[in-house]
Amino acid sequence: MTSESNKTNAANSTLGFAQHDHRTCVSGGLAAAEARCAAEGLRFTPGRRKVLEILLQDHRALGAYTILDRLREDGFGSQPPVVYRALDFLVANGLAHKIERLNAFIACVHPSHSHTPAFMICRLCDAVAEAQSSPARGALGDAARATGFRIERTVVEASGVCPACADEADA
Amino acid sequence: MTSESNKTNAANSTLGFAQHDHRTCVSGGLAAAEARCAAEGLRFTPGRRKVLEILLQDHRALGAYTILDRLREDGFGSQPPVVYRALDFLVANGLAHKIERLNAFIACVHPSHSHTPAFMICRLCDAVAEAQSSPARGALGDAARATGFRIERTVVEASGVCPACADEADA
DNA sequence: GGTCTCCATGTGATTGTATAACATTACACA
DNA sequence: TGTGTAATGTTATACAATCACATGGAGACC
Repeated sequence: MTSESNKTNAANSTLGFAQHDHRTCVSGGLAAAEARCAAEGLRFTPGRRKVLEILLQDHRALGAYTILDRLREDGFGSQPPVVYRALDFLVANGLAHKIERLNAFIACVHPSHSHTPAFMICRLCDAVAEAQSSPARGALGDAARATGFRIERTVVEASGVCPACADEADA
Repeated sequence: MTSESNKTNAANSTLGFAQHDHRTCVSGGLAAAEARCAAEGLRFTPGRRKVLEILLQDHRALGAYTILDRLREDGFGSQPPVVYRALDFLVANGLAHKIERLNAFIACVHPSHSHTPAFMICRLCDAVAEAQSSPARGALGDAARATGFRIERTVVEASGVCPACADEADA
């Protein structure tokens, strides 16, 4: 349970638009989160764990109230603060991300190291893929330095059409 | 009214964190919008004009219901669809932008030419400055090409601390 | 001029997203 | 075992966005 085999997956680069072994995905994500929290003295409580599990099940951004419905089914609290507090925790600790454009949340693909994520969002099927970005290096960074703005966090989200939907449209 | 003098302004680069002649800002913005709509056969109706005027008055992102309150004061309709319809028009035609991170709206700084805006948002005073970006040129663009994702629109928003608030914090 | 159509607006209701505020409980640690 | 802090339960409400349907007005076309 401490290490999963990586030999079969063909989708480790920008996962999200590609097929992959999903059982591994969920269990591995939970294990990684658990290890991370243990290492940093964070409390990975049942509610937080359950929300992360729900997010890992889809590789898709879920609205807070969708998550809340599933929590309710599993006997967790059913009031909005329950899910928002868990999501705040996951986002603050890099285990999940908020997709601002969708007002929705998604599990982080590589929670092991800190990073500045960028997202590609399909407007047709709502699939979301995570990529890397370093926006502070480009024109935005120049503008920030020029004006004296101190960047703490950046949101980079591209919307468009994913390969699968583009194929369908052609057909 | 057809052309304004530009000789006095010292803040034309990344306006928003800098002082500038504000009367010119509002009237100029409205005039530019009017010209633009006339050129493209769009109807710059009183409601749409008023919403843009409200946005131009602050250089700050305003929530839809804040705008709605001001519309109400001026005798316009007071139901949500009124403001959302006007905002949809302004955003669709590049006269305003939505700040996804704040669920709020701001007038475009240079509506004359089409562009991919990036924003710097101060988390202390909520001031917003518009800058340029070309995210498709960097790591995000590479990822999109690699996966076959077709980018149609990008959101780039940096949050942090503006120069004025940084100075205050030091004092 | 009539009338048809498209686009914009008026209005009420509803749904979705997020937080405030406060009471209570569980846990870590001295 | 006591004490402070973090997490949870719960009610209510604020804020954001859309639906659905009725009304009105400007231009196109005959």
